[in-house]
Amino acid sequence: MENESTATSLKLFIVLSRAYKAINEHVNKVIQAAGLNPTEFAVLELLYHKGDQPLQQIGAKILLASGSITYVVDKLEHKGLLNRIACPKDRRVIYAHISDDGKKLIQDIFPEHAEQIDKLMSSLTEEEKTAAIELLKKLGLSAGKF
Amino acid sequence: MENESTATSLKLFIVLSRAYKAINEHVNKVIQAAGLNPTEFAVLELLYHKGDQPLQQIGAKILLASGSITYVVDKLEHKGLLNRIACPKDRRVIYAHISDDGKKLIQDIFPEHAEQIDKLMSSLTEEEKTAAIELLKKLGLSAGKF
DNA sequence: TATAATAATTTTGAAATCGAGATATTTAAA
DNA sequence: TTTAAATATCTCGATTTCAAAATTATTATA
Repeated sequence: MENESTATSLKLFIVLSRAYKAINEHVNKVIQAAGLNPTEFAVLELLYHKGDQPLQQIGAKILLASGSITYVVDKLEHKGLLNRIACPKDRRVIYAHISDDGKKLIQDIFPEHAEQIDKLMSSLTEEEKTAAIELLKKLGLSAGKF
Repeated sequence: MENESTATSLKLFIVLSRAYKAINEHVNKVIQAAGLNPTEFAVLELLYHKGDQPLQQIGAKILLASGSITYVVDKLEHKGLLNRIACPKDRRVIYAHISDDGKKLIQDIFPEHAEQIDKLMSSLTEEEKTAAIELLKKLGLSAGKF
């Protein structure tokens, strides 16, 4: 442990990991109870809230390797929750488009999902949450650049 | 989205997830460059810093299923980085004990590991890190209780 | 226009993880 | 003491993920 900064950073890393894992453990239960795994939910929710996305963009946004995207999108397509749509401008590109069933599923799950997250965060005041958001945003953005 | 609190909580969840993943991605590279995967590192580091542990305790501490513990400990044992030691008091229990080679490896990796985490956190001031630690500690503890 | 470099997706094989069940041991209860 | 319940580890099969290579399409360059 070379210096003070390193010690603080290590501690931050530990509490960040613990908080993430503790929260995620609970969040995943709600999602899995709906018959999706966390990755499938992340993809569907992205499409629901942000509209059609090229597969590659999905991978970039939820941090998943290209091969895994193919796998997850296949599964969601087989379940009838999304469709692949060829891009007319660039034939390398394939868009994922959420289906009506997919929309219904997200509409079913999302309120409970949001409510649970709010419950899990309820130990912080609004001001503390806002402060945490700013700090973590800065951290995530700069860490992403290395 | 029912209310203001929920919206803030969802945003916090998102930035928390992204920060965690962005940081972890880099941290894992250092570990993998040393020939370990993140779980193997977590086990060895636990043994290094906290001493011998029953396999079951390892699983509890790094949140891994029993079947996975067997798998990871097997790998570390084959690499000569730890040994299984039978508990004389309770013949169901097996301790994992870090070997001299395992100690050497952690001593090799840990400084760089710590330095990299410090670098990844360098966009925050010491005060900001301390603030983030407090907020995340509170969050992780309360989320763990649900 | 060819050719090469870049880009998006898919394929493939290997690794990591989980959950359920199997085995062995210990503890508690009848 | 015998039985039942609980505990620790391991085995097995299935799922999820990644990394590298393959395929197809586009863009830039000679």
